[in-house]
Amino acid sequence: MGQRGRQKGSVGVKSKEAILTIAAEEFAEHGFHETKISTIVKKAGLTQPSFYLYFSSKEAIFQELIHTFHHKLIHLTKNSRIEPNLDKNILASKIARGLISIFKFFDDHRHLTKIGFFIADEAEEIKRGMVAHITENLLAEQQDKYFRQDLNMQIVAECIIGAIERLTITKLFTNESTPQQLANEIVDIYLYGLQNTES
Amino acid sequence: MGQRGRQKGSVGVKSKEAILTIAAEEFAEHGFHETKISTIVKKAGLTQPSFYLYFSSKEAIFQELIHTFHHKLIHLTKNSRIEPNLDKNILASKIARGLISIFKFFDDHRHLTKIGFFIADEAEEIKRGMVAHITENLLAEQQDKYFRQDLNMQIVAECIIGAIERLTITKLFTNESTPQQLANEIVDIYLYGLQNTES
DNA sequence: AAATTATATTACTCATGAGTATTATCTTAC
DNA sequence: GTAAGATAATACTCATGAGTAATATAATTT
Repeated sequence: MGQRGRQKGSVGVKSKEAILTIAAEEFAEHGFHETKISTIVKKAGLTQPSFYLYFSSKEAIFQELIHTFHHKLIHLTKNSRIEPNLDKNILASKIARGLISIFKFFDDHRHLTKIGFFIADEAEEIKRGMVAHITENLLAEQQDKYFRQDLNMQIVAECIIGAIERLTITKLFTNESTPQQLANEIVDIYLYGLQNTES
Repeated sequence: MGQRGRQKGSVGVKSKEAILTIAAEEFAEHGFHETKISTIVKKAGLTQPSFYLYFSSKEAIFQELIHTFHHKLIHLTKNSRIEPNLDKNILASKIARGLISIFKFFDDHRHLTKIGFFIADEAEEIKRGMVAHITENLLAEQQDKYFRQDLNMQIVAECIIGAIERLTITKLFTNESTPQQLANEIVDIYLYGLQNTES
């Protein structure tokens, strides 16, 4: 701690990772402008110039965090490919699985999620990507007659993303609900609607 | 323009209003930190110290804008009281009317909405208030058996707010949809769900 | 018409926080 | 054991932008 010079092993990598982790925390909690490099390095047990050994600027590390989030997210949606589907019950659980994986991902990367999904200027673009992806899936199911023909699936996708957003902040990050619970509630609401069908 | 001294009539009020209008624009477009007092006063045809004749600080004018938004919003929801309801068709159109008034309000106050609903730290609290209000209404309808008994209405309310949020940004503020269209789509989706009932 | 008040300006201060120049020290390779 | 490279510190610079002190001038009041 506070020692000058080269340490045993790959200390550089560790310092860089420490900075990244702490920066994610700080940006997530305080936003870009109210996060100070000086605070980050202090928490990492370093001094200001060391920061610039690993990142060229405050903007750069912020971008790196956003990129990490976006990259992981794209990887997630890439892997959730659409199996040709069977009957309605399976469709529901298939959709639930997709939602669970999203909520789990957000839960496992709370800081990155806050940054990339709520703080970054790029958040809108990232969400646009997710909306496009969800829209595609919904359109496929719609063409297979699983969904009503008269719905604008892009709007539905926006609503779902909105719901995910809101529930992530108010239920997931407050530990009030699990990914499973949230996914099931969303499926239930969107698939069957609010209307009471008995009576 | 650029004239010193007192002008004819109540110039002070006009200057203050000009500053408020321009500040709303700037904050909405660039956020708090990237908005500069110097830019605001320049656009208002004034110089920096004049700003401090009307507002005690940058924080203060920002808060004033948030408060204006919040106040107007509360006024809006106060006035949308729940008439004892009739049958299902009327229920749908009643909900639609409520949503229309929200979207119209957002549309009429785009800058304030961006600030109070998306930029301010207080945005979460403001949304919490709306969620509470919507939850109340939904619970009443649920007790009257218009809605399914097995739904958690707070979660439904969060989903609806999420949908409103998202559609406001992507459809309303881009002029792709009208308040009426958005309200109807939301009612349609949430009331009846995605599921294809014929087949 | 003199005093007062409102409104505005010019010309600053001052804190903050990002980023840098220079130097020191530890490890590893030869 | 010495040179080289990596990792760190001390001690700065420098731009920016919020906020202020002092002053000027037009309209209003007395």
